[in-house]
Amino acid sequence: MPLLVLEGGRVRRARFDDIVEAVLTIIQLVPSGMVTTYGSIAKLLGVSPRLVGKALAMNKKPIVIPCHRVVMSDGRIGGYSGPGGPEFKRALLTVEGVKLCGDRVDKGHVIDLYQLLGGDQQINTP
DNA sequence: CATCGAACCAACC
DNA sequence: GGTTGGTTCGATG
Repeated sequence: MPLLVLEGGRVRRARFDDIVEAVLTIIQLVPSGMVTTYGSIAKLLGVSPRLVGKALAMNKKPIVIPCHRVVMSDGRIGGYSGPGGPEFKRALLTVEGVKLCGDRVDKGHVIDLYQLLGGDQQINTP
C-alpha cells in the first residue's frame, strides 16, 4: 500500500517531500551508538527501501539529523551522499561506538524500528 | 557465505 | 511507458 497523507481533509498519495519529512523525523529516534536499517523505516512508512535512501540523501543537515545511522539489512554501511562519503559515515559510526567487523556493523547495534514500534505484534513463544 | 534477479514506490526522462 | 535510486528478500551454488 502506498503511503497516504492527510491534507485539507483529503487523503492523497504522499509526495516525495512528505516522505523526506517522515524519514528525517523517524531517524531522530535512533540514539547515538545504535543504527537502524532502510528496510525497517520502509516497512514502517509503507514505501520502498530505496525510496528511504533517496529521502535520506535529501537531508539538509547531516550530523544534526543523523542520516548516518541507517545501514543495510545485512549490516553493510550503505551509501552516504553527504561530505566525506561512505567513508566518513563509517568514521562517524565508529566514533559513536558502533562496532564494525570488516564492512559490516555488529548486529548488536542494529535496532529494528518496525518491531520496536509494534509493527508485527508477534509474541515470543518459549 | 556470495551471487543473482525480481520487487519495491515516487520521481524523472 | 521505461529507468532510476544511500535496498530487500528468497532462491541458488
